[in-house]
Amino acid sequence: MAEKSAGSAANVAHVTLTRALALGSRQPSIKDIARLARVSHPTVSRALQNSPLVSAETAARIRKIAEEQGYRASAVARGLVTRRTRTVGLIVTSVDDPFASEVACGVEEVASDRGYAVLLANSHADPERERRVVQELAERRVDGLVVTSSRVGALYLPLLKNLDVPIVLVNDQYPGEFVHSVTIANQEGMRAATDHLIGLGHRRIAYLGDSNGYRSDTERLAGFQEALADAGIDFERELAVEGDGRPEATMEAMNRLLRLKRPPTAVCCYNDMTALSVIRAVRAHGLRVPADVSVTGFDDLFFAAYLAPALTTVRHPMRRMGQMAMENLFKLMSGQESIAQIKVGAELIVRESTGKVPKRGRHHGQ
Amino acid sequence: MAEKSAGSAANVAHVTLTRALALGSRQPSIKDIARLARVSHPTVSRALQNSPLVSAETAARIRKIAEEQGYRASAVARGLVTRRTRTVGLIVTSVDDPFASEVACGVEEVASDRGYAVLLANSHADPERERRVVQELAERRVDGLVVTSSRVGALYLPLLKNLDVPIVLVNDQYPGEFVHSVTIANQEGMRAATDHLIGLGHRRIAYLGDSNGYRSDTERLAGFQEALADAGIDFERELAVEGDGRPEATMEAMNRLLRLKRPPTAVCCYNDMTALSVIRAVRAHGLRVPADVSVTGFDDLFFAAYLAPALTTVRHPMRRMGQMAMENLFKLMSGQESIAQIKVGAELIVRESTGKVPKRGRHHGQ
DNA sequence: CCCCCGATTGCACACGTGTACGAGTGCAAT
DNA sequence: ATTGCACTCGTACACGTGTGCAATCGGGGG
Repeated sequence: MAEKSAGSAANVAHVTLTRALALGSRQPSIKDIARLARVSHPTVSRALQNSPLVSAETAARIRKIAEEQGYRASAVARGLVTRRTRTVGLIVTSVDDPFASEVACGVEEVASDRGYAVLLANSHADPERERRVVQELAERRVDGLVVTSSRVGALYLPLLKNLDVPIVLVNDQYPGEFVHSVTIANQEGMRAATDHLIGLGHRRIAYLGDSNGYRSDTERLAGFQEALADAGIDFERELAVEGDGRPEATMEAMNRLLRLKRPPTAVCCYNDMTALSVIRAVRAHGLRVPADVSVTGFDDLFFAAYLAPALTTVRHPMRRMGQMAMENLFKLMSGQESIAQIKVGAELIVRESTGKVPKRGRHHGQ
Repeated sequence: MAEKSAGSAANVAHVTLTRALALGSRQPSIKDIARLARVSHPTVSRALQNSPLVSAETAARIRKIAEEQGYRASAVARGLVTRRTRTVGLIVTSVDDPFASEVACGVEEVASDRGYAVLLANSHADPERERRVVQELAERRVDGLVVTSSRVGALYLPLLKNLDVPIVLVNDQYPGEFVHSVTIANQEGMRAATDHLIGLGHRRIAYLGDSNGYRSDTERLAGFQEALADAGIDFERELAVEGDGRPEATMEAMNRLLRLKRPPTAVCCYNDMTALSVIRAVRAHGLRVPADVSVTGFDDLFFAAYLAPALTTVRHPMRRMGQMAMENLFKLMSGQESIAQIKVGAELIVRESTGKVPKRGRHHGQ
């Protein structure tokens, strides 16, 4: 007797995964457990939910049998009757994008903490595909939706009314406001970066945007212009160019800037990925960062601190924003009204990619 | 009549998302559609599945009404009866890990192409948590499972028999073989990197491993040792150290190497993230890469090419491996037997972080 | 002794869909 | 005229779970 229990205790690690089923070959259903415990299946259901309506001994017995059989209630059957799947959809542009994956991590974190699962889908920044993906998630009856960098944005409004699936947007790119969103202070952040450059003596500062970032690009450019205006520097149209997200396009845009008669001494990039390509283009021209050209990023992706020179950038608390989005979504799903739009602050992180303006006439400038 | 259709055509973009429901406020069920079409609900079911058992006209009428009502069949109800959810579980260490997110991207890609959804879960490289997460996914009745960098590995075997959920492991870290896995040629890859350094004249080469990468770390170390042996270089125990995944631990390990009486002139890192910290530590000592110390990585994460100096590393086709894992999983799910273990080749990418061995006595060496 | 009440438990249903089977047509073959 | 078949469609289930309600039991108060 004593040896027997000792023996099974030794197997405990295995047991968690094995638990041979004495019935058929398929997974046991609640009725199988009920039969083994000689009770009705509702009693099993209640016992497993710690309902007070079932006696302690019966509950213990049922739980023991369920454990032995490795029984796990089917979430799909439960979802059918409760009309809640305890699942949320998460739409990102692409999981391998460092920005998106950080947000995803925050979302998964708090969802998982509350027993929710996350259905992942990529939109690839394609409005058409984003719409399709939303439909597929709706078909799977997710309880809520988090969408990062949405290109559809306000178009969700009607869907919201009919499907009544709460939606929270992170870093919404659609012009105009959506009901629930978590965004960063784009304008203020870029303004801080620009101010920093101006403080270092730069006067010819370029802005290298991204046509993919509809709204945030617009806002960041606005912050850039605001800083120039307040410093009494004229905004020169030729110094504001943009890429389309692809490294080649960004490098080409930067090349155009460097070939200008009077090239900029500093460039504010739409984000860190842009800055990566910009630095590359600068070096391809035989110039140094920051000695010849200062560069700022935006987002503070994990590798920004590891670059040489380490990137001066604006911190975008992506993971935290993912958490906030999910927390907000939970409030919406539980019916309570919550803050509609959350705007988080952007913090300038000064590192090594920015420096004082070079003595004039360094390169092909006059 | 003509104007009417023209009007609705103009709204087509909106229509996709709106489709007001003329019934209650909840989503329409198949019965609602059946009532509107004056048929039985099985007929609706068949019509929407393009079954030949329903006449073309009836099917068209039903589809039109379903479309108008914005009807989407509930995947959960369907899953209950068909016993297939068209959903796979994906367990990664952490989505914000560049390695994992690349794999995830590959998995999502092919799953999505075939109409499958992906349930995402983080294991945080914790065996206990990994087990819990597997149970939760099983509860949700996923049709299959992809696990990256598993710490449980072969322990899935019993689960496999009972739950009959096909499992494919990517970059399995558990010692010993698992049934279905996709792994990289760790030993050959690291051997190529080491050979490259030896070819550059290096003799004192260190290996900086990672205690988290149980199996791959062992295999890569083996490749390292093999290269040394074949070149007639003694393997010195003091030159093989390891971190635990945290940047601080890696930097500390590298510091120990640099404080050695005869420090290494080159170091093979377990992976790119390790190399990042190593380079940082080297610079903190006032030394340069590769002039004073050559560094190699492993994985070829996207930023490797952007570092200064660009990182010499071993290409790990992570996205492709994710695709392969998912393709293999599809075969398993459809019942066909497939290749058990897939081993992909590793390709050395020579960039700028490795160079010829420095003239002796450069720094505190003798 | 009867009635009522609290504590347990079972019964019957519902959730929304897919599918085997039978029923009802219309038409051609016998 | 009857039979058989191809074609459509509806009926009756089943999937596995949760929950309102009735039923049963035991006990205490009147």
